[in-house]
Amino acid sequence: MKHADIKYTNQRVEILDFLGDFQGHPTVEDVYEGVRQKLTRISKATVYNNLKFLAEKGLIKEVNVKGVSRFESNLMPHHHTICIKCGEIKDYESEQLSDLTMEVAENIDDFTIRSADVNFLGVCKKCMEE
Amino acid sequence: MKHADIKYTNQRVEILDFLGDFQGHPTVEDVYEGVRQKLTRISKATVYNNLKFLAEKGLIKEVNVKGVSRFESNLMPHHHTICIKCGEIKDYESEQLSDLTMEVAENIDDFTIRSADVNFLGVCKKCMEE
DNA sequence: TATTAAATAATAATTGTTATTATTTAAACC
DNA sequence: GGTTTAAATAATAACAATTATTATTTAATA
Ligand SMILES: [Mn+2]
Ligand SMILES: [Mn+2]
Ligand SMILES: [Zn+2]
Ligand SMILES: [Zn+2]
Repeated sequence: MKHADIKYTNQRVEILDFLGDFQGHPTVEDVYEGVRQKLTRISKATVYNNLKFLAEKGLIKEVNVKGVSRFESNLMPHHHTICIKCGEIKDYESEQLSDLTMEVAENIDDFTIRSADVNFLGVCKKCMEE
Repeated sequence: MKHADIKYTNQRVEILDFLGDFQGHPTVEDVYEGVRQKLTRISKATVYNNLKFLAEKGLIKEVNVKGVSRFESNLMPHHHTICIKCGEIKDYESEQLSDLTMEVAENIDDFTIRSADVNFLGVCKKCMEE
């Protein structure tokens, strides 16, 4: 799914590669630190700019956890569980819910849908045991 | 639905009153400015503390839009449409979706559910016309 | 090759939020 | 009722994430 209208700079390629390898939902800082291993001179502003850019182009997804942005390259429809104690975020899949969400989304009046996010907020197992 | 185990200080009452009157989803700043009309000497820290406190107690709901906290006293199950251009947030109701979301939420393993948020991101009518 | 626009790096500025501390208020106890 | 104690508040400092600015570099275009 390579878009023709996008300029694949070194920085963007490294960011996409990093997100492809990463298991989870890294913050901007995570991406910056990771990409820096290969592009030692990359600026954090470039990471911010390109994460936003790539998200706008639909190549990656942004998910906000407790006020901070996280990213992923997994574009398959899925949901998230987010621990309100430790901030842990995990994927959760329910095809039925994805389907209904999309269906509802497409029928909202006076609104051009871009995406529909379902977040389950609660306390993870580990935090519960404490 | 007045909780007995909560101390209803002037500040808390004013915050709750403000949220009850307000049509929409005010930010902390909005609440601060609003409540200040009556309690001119209230501190912004108190607004922060009490909004968090009241949300934890379940008397109000917090909803995060583009990384900033917003609040509402509408506790009925509902969803939100959020404009990615201007940030406008509006309520949207689908009983079917609320029901399925709750059902799915209750069956997530190793996770103590607190709430399930559905956010529709897109472009509102006004922003679309520009 | 010269011109132009886009992208990047470095860093300053801003914003939303949290932490700290002194003061005030109100409940609990005698 | 007056005293003790804890909770809540006000004021403000500190912090972290993000955005804005500007000079420089890179790449596309003519
Ligand atoms: Mn995910
Ligand atoms: Mn609402
Ligand atoms: Zn946790
Ligand atoms: Zn809009």
